[in-house]
Amino acid sequence: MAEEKESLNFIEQIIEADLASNKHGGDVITRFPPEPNGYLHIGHAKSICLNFGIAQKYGGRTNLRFDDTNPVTEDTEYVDSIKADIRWLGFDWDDREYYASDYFPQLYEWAIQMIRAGQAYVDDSSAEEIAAMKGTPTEPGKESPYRTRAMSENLDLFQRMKAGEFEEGSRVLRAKVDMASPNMHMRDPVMYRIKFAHHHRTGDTWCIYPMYDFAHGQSDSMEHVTHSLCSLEFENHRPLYDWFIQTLQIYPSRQIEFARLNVEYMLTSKRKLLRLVNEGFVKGWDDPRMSTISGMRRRGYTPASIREFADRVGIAKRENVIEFSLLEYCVREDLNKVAQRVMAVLDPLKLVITNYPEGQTEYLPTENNPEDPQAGTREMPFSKVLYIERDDFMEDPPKKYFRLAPGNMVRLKSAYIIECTDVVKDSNGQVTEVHVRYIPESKSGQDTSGIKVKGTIHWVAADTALNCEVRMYDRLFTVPNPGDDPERDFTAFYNEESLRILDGAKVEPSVKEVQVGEGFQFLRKGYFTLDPDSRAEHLVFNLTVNLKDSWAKVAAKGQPA
RNA sequence: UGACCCAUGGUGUAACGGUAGCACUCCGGAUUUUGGUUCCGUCAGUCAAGGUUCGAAUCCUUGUGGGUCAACCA
Repeated sequence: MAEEKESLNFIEQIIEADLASNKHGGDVITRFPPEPNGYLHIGHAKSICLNFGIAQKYGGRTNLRFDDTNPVTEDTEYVDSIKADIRWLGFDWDDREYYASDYFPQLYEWAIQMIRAGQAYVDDSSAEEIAAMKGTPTEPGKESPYRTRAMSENLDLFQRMKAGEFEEGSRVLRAKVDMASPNMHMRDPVMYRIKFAHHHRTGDTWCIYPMYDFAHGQSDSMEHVTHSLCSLEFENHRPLYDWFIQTLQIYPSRQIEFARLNVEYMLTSKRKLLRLVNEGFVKGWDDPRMSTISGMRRRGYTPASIREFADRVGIAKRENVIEFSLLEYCVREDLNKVAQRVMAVLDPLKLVITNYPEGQTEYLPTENNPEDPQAGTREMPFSKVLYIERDDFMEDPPKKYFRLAPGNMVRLKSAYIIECTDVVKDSNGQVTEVHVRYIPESKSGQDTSGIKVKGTIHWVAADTALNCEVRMYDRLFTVPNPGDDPERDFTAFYNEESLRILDGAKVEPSVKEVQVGEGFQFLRKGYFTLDPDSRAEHLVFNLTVNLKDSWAKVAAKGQPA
């Protein structure tokens, strides 16, 4: 076998170099650090796959750590959904479920240590004053009048902040770094602020809470995270991340930034997703059109397909927008291998086989999955009156139309070849019924008719078909990057046709047994999954992704746009 | 007019001083009882200008373009 050189992304290269130099004694420890203030989305999925995937690849570990330093926005509801989503994606953190809030006592100790060392001070300025003294990216900041406060006073004040003696917003603890630094984050960043808020885990124990910059790197360090992978927007924080580690003389975790995921027609901003929910554009966080993990799960995406997607988009530092077609490719690829085939008619047209005996039913075997012989076969009831797809019949077809038409023979999948003999219309000229004759010798698997047809269509028997509702989903927006327009709000690009409900669909009786979450293919149509809204007497299916449709392209080409 | 980061086909990503490759998309063709799948093929790329070198996508300089940073958010 030819040795193929595996190509590594830049993070893997760093890790392999570290492994080679034995920098961390062979350890590879990563972490996934969500803030429990919202639901996970496709962008998080990339990060999860990266962090857990890297650790798996190099025999390391990944910690799940909730970055819960802001009690105002965080809640256990999110903790639970985040854990469920990560597990569903197929990753496990064993017993390493950590919370930044568990580190509050240590963080407090370190703050005290820094005050004693003259590296932190209590600032009585207001938020506005601090902002004003901070300067701008092009102008240096000014030092706070409280910057030179005596160490003992700082210590006393900070302890009293913790004791709840001061009002919210009246004081903060700041690191003494460099107000003239060209990096805004180094201009004496706030370490602690006062918040009289109930924390989802620590309750009312604390009324001072550390800021991200004084919690994240320290948490990494406490956990001996070797490679702390985050998105590009934290690049400017890295000098501060390193500064705290050096100042505190603690384990040197290393922050490495990569470009976050952007996908056409999908939003990955918590704020915008929240608006979609609150303003009623979608039905909830798990609406199948949402980019949330829970939405994608409900839509019928499989964990394997999302992992594959995360793998294929790659890891690099340049800004990127992934084409939606790659995501579709990944789901189809996975579902094609595993999804059971089912016949369903989404837009039914009645078909009567005039020469088939009235009242007769035969059971015709059909394969469950041609890609997987192990999947076996099932029996489809067949009788005189069937439903076929309305667009599988045309009275006056264009060239190269291989489906049913007067004078055109087609095969009914796994059944017989039929020939159109008559068309019944209503007063509007709308076709309501197609009459055909079937060729008895053309029975699937024992065809002796010698007839060759170009088209095969799917069908269901009218008397045994189940009625169902089918929700056809399309992209949520009319443009690929709805958030990028400087003039118009992203909701202006909401796709009114992102959900189309088909209420008269007919599906073969075998689906009676399917479970929510199971994915299967409606033959020639697409991949679908049962929605939790389903009831025994009213099945509801979600379109996951349609099948590729090369005929649609040909047909569109023949038609003036 | 600051700092930091980025720049390879339409999209995404490799090549680490020595033949610019892979995937998706697009477009052709073969097979097909799913106009699906599978298979084969075509088109298409190093931001620009200088420099170093026998040799530059790769190193250096400058420019251009893009991103991030002025929450007591993460």
